[in-house]
Order: sequence, then structure tokens, then C-alpha cells
Amino acid sequence: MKSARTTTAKTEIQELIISSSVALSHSEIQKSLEGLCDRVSIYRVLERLMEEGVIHKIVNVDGVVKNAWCHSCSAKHCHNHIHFSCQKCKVVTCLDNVEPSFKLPKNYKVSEMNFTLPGLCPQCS
Amino acid sequence: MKSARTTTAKTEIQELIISSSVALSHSEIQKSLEGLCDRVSIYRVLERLMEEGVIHKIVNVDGVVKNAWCHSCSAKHCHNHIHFSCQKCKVVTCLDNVEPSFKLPKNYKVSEMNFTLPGLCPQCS
DNA sequence: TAGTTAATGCAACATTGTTGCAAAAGTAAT
DNA sequence: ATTACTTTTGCAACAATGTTGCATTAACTA
Ligand SMILES: [Mn+2]
Ligand SMILES: [Mn+2]
Ligand SMILES: [Zn+2]
Ligand SMILES: [Zn+2]
Repeated sequence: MKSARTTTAKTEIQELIISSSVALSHSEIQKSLEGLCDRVSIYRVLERLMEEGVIHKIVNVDGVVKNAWCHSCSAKHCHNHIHFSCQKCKVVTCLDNVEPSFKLPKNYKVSEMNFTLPGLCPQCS
Repeated sequence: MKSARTTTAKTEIQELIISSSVALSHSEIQKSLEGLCDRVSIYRVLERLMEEGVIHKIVNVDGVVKNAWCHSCSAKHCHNHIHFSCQKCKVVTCLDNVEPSFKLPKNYKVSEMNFTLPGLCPQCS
């Protein structure tokens, strides 16, 4: 019965992600924290937040992993919304209410969805 | 006016990707080639094939980059089809004729599409 | 066949992420 | 407040992936 503990690192990282309007990468989080904790700890806190189901990861087209707070998924932890990835300002945004529809061939069992659209965001276009 | 040259490495890698029914990662290609060329050369050949517009990259949910031959995009180099990523056998497949539809907010200019669905493929489910 | 230059091999490096283990810190009971 | 217990952290070391510079090799052209 291991119980989670409230630490400065976890609180700070959590607040950072909650208050951010865009998804954050590990390196972006590290810069914001300014040496508050080790880089390994950031990975472990993110891992913990994932297990708690309060954040989700977005693997960008360039391979950079971004972390975003789960705003839309309340009861069941799902995120089948689209992510927009601006090629100019490098910002990744959750388009929480844009959910694509498609028809899959038989016998494919989907467990998750990962949609990322590179392009130009409203600010940059 | 630099002109491309036909080399063993390029020919081999190209044939490997063409004849494969699934998308291939760098390490998978390297294993198949059995020391035919340096790993850096593989990266450079893949880069070249990308520029030629004959292959496309798929960034998997686990961050692994897979390379696939462009079968569906003939004239214009586009790949707005879905990719299925089996969590059991780790295979990534292009579902060339599954194209999702969605409605984006104004002022977003999409240049590419990236759809990946993790789950269980027909063989594994 | 010789000259030109694209492509390669090699070493060195950067970035991202993982693991083991001892030290530190959070939590609850005394 | 002190103690005991266990989670979380810091550090070092490592692995995987990708990039760059430069000398050498090899493909194409004349
Ligand atoms: Mn999202
Ligand atoms: Mn594809
Ligand atoms: Zn932008
Ligand atoms: Zn499978």
C-alpha cells in the first residue's frame, strides 16, 4: 500500500503544467525550474503524473515529447483530440474539442489515439 | 546542379523499404544490412530518400522513428493516412486508405498530418 | 582514363531517457 | 518532538538515437 508523497518538485512541475496553455517538453520544464531538482527527478515526477492519469504525453513530429495537463478527460482517462504543432513558434497545443472520425478495417483494436498536425498556428500565420 | 548518385547502400536500403509491408526503424534497417555500411550512412540515405519524397517518417508513440515507402501519394507527396502501431508485435503499418476527417478552428494552417493508433493488430488480437 | 564531387567511414559529440544505490525527506505513530 | 518507515531524490553511469566535421572513397562525366 504505497502512498504518494507531496514534494516540492512534484508540486512545482504539476503547477507548471496546469498553468501552461501549451504542452511542455522535459527541457522546457527543466529551464523553468532553474535547478530546483535533478533532471532525473523531472522524468520520475512526469512518470508519476502519467500513472495518476492527470497528464498525457504528445510525441511531436520531430520526436520531441511534450507533456500536457488532462483538461478534457474527466472520468475516463482518454485523449482522442488533435494536437497542433506550430512549425514556426514550436508550440504544441491541445485542441481539446477537435476529435477526428475514421473507419478502421476489421480486427484492429485501438487502445489510444495520437493525432498531431504540424503547420502554422493562428499567431504565426 | 548537384546530381544524386546510385550507391550500393542507397539501392539496398531503398529495396528494403520498398519490399517491406511494414515501416522500418533505423536499427531494423541496420540489422538487415549486416554491416554493409556505416550507421551514419543509413541516416544520410534515409535523409536523401525523404528529400526525394519517396519515403515518409512515422514517429511512433514510444518515440521510435519508422520509415515507410510512399505507396499512396503519387503526384503530390502527402500522407494523411492513419498508421497502426501494434503494442504486442511492435509493427507499424500504413493504413493507406484510412483518412480521418475533422473540423479545425479558424486560422490554423495544416501542412502535414500525423495519425498513429496504438493497439492490437489483427494478427495479435 | 582522368577529373570532379557526391557519398561514405570514422571519430567525436549532443540530446534524451533509464537504472542502481545511497542519502534525503515526507508521513504517521509514539 | 522524536522515531521508524518508506517514498522520493541526487548522482553517477549507462544506452539509444541522431548530428557534424573531415579525410577518403567511389560514382559519374568528359
Ligand atoms: Mn492533448
Ligand atoms: Mn504511412
Ligand atoms: Zn506558432
Ligand atoms: Zn501485432
